[in-house]
Amino acid sequence: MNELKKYIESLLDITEQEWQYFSSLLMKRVFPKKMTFLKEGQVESYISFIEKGKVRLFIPKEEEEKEITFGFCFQGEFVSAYDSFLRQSPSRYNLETLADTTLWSISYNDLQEVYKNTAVGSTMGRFIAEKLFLLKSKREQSLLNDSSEQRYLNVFKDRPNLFEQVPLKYIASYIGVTPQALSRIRKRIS
Amino acid sequence: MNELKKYIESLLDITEQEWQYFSSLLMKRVFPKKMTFLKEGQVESYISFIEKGKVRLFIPKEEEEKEITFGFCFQGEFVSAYDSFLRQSPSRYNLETLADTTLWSISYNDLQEVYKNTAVGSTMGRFIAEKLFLLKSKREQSLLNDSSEQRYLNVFKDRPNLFEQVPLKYIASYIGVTPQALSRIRKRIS
DNA sequence: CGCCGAGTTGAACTGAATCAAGAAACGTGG
DNA sequence: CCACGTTTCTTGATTCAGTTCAACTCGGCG
Repeated sequence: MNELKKYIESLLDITEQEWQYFSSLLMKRVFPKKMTFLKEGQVESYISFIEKGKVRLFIPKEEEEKEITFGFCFQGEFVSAYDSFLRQSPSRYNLETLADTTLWSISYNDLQEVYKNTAVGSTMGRFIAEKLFLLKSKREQSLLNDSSEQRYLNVFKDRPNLFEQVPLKYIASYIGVTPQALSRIRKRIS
Repeated sequence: MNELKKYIESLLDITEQEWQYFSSLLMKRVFPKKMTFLKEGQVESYISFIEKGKVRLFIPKEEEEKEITFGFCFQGEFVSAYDSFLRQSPSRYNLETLADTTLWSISYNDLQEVYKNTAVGSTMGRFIAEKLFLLKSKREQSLLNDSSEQRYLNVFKDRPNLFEQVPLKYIASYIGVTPQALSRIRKRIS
């Protein structure tokens, strides 16, 4: 939980009192590797900070190879089916652990209270939304503008350690191509 | 300006005093049709509410046909190169009017003051960021998941009046295909 | 009336998907 | 620590959607 405190302090000024209040609302959740802890159709109840582990976000399909992985979250980051969370409507995708994972989660209702009761809460909520917007915005432009080869190079530049942490087949669909196509892109480049 | 007030009131409770403060910071900007009022490389200084008119967001290219249009904003909506605005870093795209347009704009520095000085401001900032996140998130999933034909149908469902308001060639690149391909998609469907 | 931008249509080309098979890496139990 | 099965990655052949280039139609608007 200390990691989370440091993370928040790096974003904004928070008093000890505010932290006490906020942290009292956190719930620890522990999942084993390869566990789907949010399924398509369910409503996301939490925003979670990853104390340990890693999580994959993907749109499920009949056949496992056709799943579309569109995000990864690691230790020291937040994870949520955030669009489902914001609208409190069913999620269109799954959250799955890629390793044994420990989360600190705050529920939707509790977070609304934090927004209402503390100035710092509202600011934090804005920061989270802004940060996620920037991520998605960059991605939209990359998907519309860049070739798949360029997108591969982008990932390589932006998240070089991703390649040690997850199988290529997930990165392939993150880039928007099949594993076969990714394999050929890598061959072409190297 | 009254439109904007109504719009904000529909989102959250704002006192007359808060509105007075906020609206005193707004700046009216009027542009003719076909005017690029933010160029690639410039830093976006404003978030603007469109009182009248329409705006296209696009990544410019050497040849005009290769431009990538990735957004449209109309009367009663906000417009901004929001990623450039948030980071106060150079924009990678242009904002261009598609008709004579009137904006009410608030500057970055003034908005930071509003965030600091009023609770309602901070909440409004969060709402804007959340709303834009939802938009981009949906789009990411559409670009990764759907065929171009499906994306066309999505636009048709989500924004049916778009087709009356902008030329097809802009919608084509919004969907992520050439105007020729869009023409064939439309033929195939009807 | 003639011009110009928007949209359509055709033909050739291209990058990526698909189908299929084999090689390499990985982890689990003996 | 090795043997085995499973998963991941690679490679080849074929197919397909969409791009590109080019020509043509249509509907304003000067």
